[in-house]
Amino acid sequence: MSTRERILDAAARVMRERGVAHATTKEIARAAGCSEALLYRHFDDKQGLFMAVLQERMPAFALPDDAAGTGTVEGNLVRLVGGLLDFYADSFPISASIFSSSTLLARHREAIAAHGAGPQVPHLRLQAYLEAERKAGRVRPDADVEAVARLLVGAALHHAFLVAFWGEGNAAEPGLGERLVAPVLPALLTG
Amino acid sequence: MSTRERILDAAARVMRERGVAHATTKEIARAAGCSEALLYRHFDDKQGLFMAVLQERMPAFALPDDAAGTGTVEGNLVRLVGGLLDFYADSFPISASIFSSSTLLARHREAIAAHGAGPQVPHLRLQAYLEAERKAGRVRPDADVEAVARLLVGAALHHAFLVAFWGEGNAAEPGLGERLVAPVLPALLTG
DNA sequence: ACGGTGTTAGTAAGTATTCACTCACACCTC
DNA sequence: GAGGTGTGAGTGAATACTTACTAACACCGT
Repeated sequence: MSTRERILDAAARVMRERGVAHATTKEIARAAGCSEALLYRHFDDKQGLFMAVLQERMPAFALPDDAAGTGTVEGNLVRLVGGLLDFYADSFPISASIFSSSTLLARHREAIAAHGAGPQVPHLRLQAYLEAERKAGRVRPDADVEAVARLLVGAALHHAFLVAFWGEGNAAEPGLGERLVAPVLPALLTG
Repeated sequence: MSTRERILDAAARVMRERGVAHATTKEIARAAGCSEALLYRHFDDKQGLFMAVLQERMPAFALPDDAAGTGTVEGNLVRLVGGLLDFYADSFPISASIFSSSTLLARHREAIAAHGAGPQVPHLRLQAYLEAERKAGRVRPDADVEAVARLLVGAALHHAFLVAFWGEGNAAEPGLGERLVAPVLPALLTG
C-alpha cells in the first residue's frame, strides 16, 4: 500500500474513532507511523488531507444494480434498506464531523456539487428504483414514491445516528430492514 | 439577562453558525462581549461550557400534549411530524457537532443517561402516541408502531440533515409533513 | 453618616502548551 | 548526482487557561 493510502487510512481512522477535534497532524502521523512532515509531501495542507479523506474514504454508496421488475418489490426493498443501513452505519461518524467546521462544510459542498454527488443521492436512487417499479406496474400509480424513499432512507440514517451516539454496542438489529419496509408496503403495492 | 445566559447564548450562536471547530474561547468571548477570563468564572473549562450549551440551549423537544383519541390519527400525526421537523431543524447543527470529539460525546452521553433523556426520546414519544391510539382502537392491533415511529422520526432527521448540509436556503418545504405521513397510514388505520 | 470589611463582576496581561506547517538534511534508487 | 522519499528539529501563531488586579456594591458596628 502506498504511503498516501496509509496516511488516508490513518486519518480516516482517527477521525472516526476520536473525532475531527482530535484529528491533529501529530495524531494522524502517529497513526500512520510516519512523521508529520511527510503528510505535507502528499497533501497541501490539513484541510486538503481532510477533503481527500472525505472523497476517497467515505464508503461508496452502491445500491445493488437496478433490480426493478425482478424478484418481489418487498424483497428488493429489504435488500436496498439493508444496504442503506450499512452505508450510514459506516459513513455517519465522518459525515457528522463535516458539520464541526463551517469552512470544511463549505469546501466539501463545493467539491461534491462538482461531482453530482451529495447526501441526496441515496434517496434519489431509492426513489428511482420505486419509479421503475411503478412503470413496471408493480407499484401503485398514485403512490408518493419520493415520500416513501425519504421515509426509508431517513430511518436508516436515524438508526446510524443512534448507533453512533450510544457506541458500537447495539449495532446490528436483525430484521430491522424487514420491519422498516413492512409499514410502507400497503401504500405501494397494487392490490 | 444574566451574564451566564449571555455567554451560553453566544457560545450556542458561534457553535451553530461557525461550527465547534471555530468555537474558540476568544471567539465566544467576543460574541458575548466580555473577556475570556469571565468565561472561566462561570464554567470550569471549555468542555464544561459546551456541556452547558448542550443541556441548556438544545431546543426542547415538546410533543403537544397527548392527543390520543382526539381529532383524527392523520391530523395528529401530521402535527407531530411537523414538530419533529422543526425540532431537528433547530437541533441538528449542534447535535452533529457532538460527534466531532469522542470525549465530548462520552461526557454528553453520561450526562444524558442520568436524565433519561437522549436521542431516542423523540421516536419513543411518537411510538407511545401510536400505542395509545392502538389501545383506543384507532390503529390496527397488528401495526408495528415502533417501525412507523422510526420511519417518521428518521425522515424528519434526514430532512434536517439535508438542510444543514445545503445551507439555510431550502428550509421550509410546505406539505412535507402530510406527504411523509400519508404512506404509513394504510398500515396503521383500521379498515 | 461613615469608614471598614468582604463579596461579586469584570478585565488586561500574561503563561504554558499545542497547533499547523517548514526546512535543512539524510537515505535510497536509478 | 539527481530526484524522489523520508525525518528531526524546529517556528510563529493560536489556544486554553491563570493570575493579579480594579471598580462597584452590600452589610455592619459605631
